[in-house]
Order: sequence, then C-alpha cells, then structure tokens
Amino acid sequence: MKYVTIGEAAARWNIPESTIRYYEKKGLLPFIERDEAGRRLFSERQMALFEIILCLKNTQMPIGDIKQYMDWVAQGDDTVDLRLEMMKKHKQAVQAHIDSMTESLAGIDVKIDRYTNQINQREEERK
Amino acid sequence: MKYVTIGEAAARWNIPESTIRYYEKKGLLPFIERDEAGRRLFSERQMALFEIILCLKNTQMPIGDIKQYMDWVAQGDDTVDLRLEMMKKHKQAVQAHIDSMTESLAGIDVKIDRYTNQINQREEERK
DNA sequence: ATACGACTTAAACCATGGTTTAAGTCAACA
DNA sequence: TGTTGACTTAAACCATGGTTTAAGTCGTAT
Repeated sequence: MKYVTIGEAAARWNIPESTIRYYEKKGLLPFIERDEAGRRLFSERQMALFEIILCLKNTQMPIGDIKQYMDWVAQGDDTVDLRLEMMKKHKQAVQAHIDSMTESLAGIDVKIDRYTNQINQREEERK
Repeated sequence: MKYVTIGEAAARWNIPESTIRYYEKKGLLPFIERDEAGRRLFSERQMALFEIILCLKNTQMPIGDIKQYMDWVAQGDDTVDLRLEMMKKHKQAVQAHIDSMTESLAGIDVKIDRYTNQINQREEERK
C-alpha cells in the first residue's frame, strides 16, 4: 500500500501541516499509522477519510461534532444509523445556512443597485 | 420620529443587547443617538443601517470590514464608489463560498447514500 | 420614599480554531 | 562524519467574536 507523509498530505489539501497535527490531537484522525521513527503515514483510506473531514469543516461543522462522527466511524458498522442521521441533520443545517446567506445577498444587491444608480446619475449630471 | 430602546432593538432582531453594545464599541454603529439619561435611541434610519450590518454579518464579513463600510457611509456620498466596489467584491466572495459549500454537500450526499444502502441491505438480510 | 426594571460602563472572561515556538530525532546525501 | 531537511512534541501564543460581571444611574409604579 502507498503511504503519504504529512508534508505530502498538507500539500495535497493545501493546508498547513500544523492544522493536520491539530486535527489529530483533537481526535479527528483516529487511524493514522506511524513509521519506526514516529512519523505519520497516511494511507489511501486515511486520505479518503480526511476528504470527508474537509467537507464537514468546509460546511462549518464544529470540531467536536466531527470528532463524534469519527468516533462512530472507528466503532464500526453498529453506528451506521447514527452517522446517517447526523449527516442528514447536517445537510439540512447547511442548506438552511445557504438559504439564509442567499437571502442576505438580496439585501446586498439592493445596495449594489442603489450605489450603481447613484453613480450613473452623477455621470449624467456631469454632462 | 419614532425611537426604539436597545431592548426593543434586541428583541426585534432576536440578538442579545450585549451584542449591539459590542458592535457599537467596535464602530459599527456610528449614528446612535442618546436620551438625556445616556440611553441609546435607535431611529428608523439606524434600524435600516443595522439591517444591512446583519446581512453583512450573516454572510461572514469580518467586523473590521463592516466598520470600514460604516466609516464610508458616515463620510457621505464621496465614498459611494468605494462602497459599491466593496459590496460587489463581497457578493462574489459569498457566492464563491456558497458554491464551495454546495460542492462539499455533494461529498456528504455520497455518505448519506452509502449509509442508506447499507441500512436497507441489512433490512433485506434480516428477512 | 422606595423598590423595581431597564438601562449604563469598563473590564474580565470565554470558546473556537488554529499557529508559532523551542527543542529534539532521524535519514540520507556530500 | 557531519550537516541538511523533514519530521516529532508540548506548550505558549494569537485572532475573532462575542458574553458575563460588577457597580452604578435613571424613571416610574406602589
């Protein structure tokens, strides 16, 4: 199996190594192996798990919740229903958040329109 | 003109009074008037400004940037172009953020599908 | 008159999510 | 053999965005 160092993993996801170490310390990466010298080795499985962590992070799931999820992953198939429920709930929360931002964008668009008109009118008057 | 106390404003936006005071301290609310006793009085104009602050907050604009925007508002019409540019940039950033979250949601959907199938299959086998 | 509720302030406190630092280990190359 | 470069750790540090506390001032209803 192909293993990847922390430096390569960091480059692959374009994040600092320190962030990966921090996530591991927080319990987000329960399966990382080490070589004889104590260096982290990331397997393909590990990289795939990291990808879902990044999806959860990117959708603002708190570290503590992601840890809960990873604990369930580590526990095995008995926790599939818990994980399913968590992902469904999270999806809904994310969708609600996106909707709320989209609404706020409408308020911002009002300003953009007003400012644009104001500037155009000033142009007119300069003529 | 109708004025509103901090308590009424807080209730109207459903946020703690302390948050409003914090925003004022940070320079986000440059126009708040006070009564003889030093209590804040929010005019309709103030409430409208607050609404746009909430839009910017809700779309994750940092406090410092919102302050910059409000400083420009306070400076008057000379800063309309700066404000327009800022709002346009911000809109783009927000749209990019929404797109990125939407992509992450796809990764989460993959998990939802997998878990759902796993559970259905378990159901089948129980029969 | 007084007591209550709504307000005021400055300063201390807090959680979250990292980043930085200092000191050390190891493998490989010159 | 020694010196890079990539890694290791624990602990300190930081920014952001508030929240809480303590002590005090009003206006008003009893």
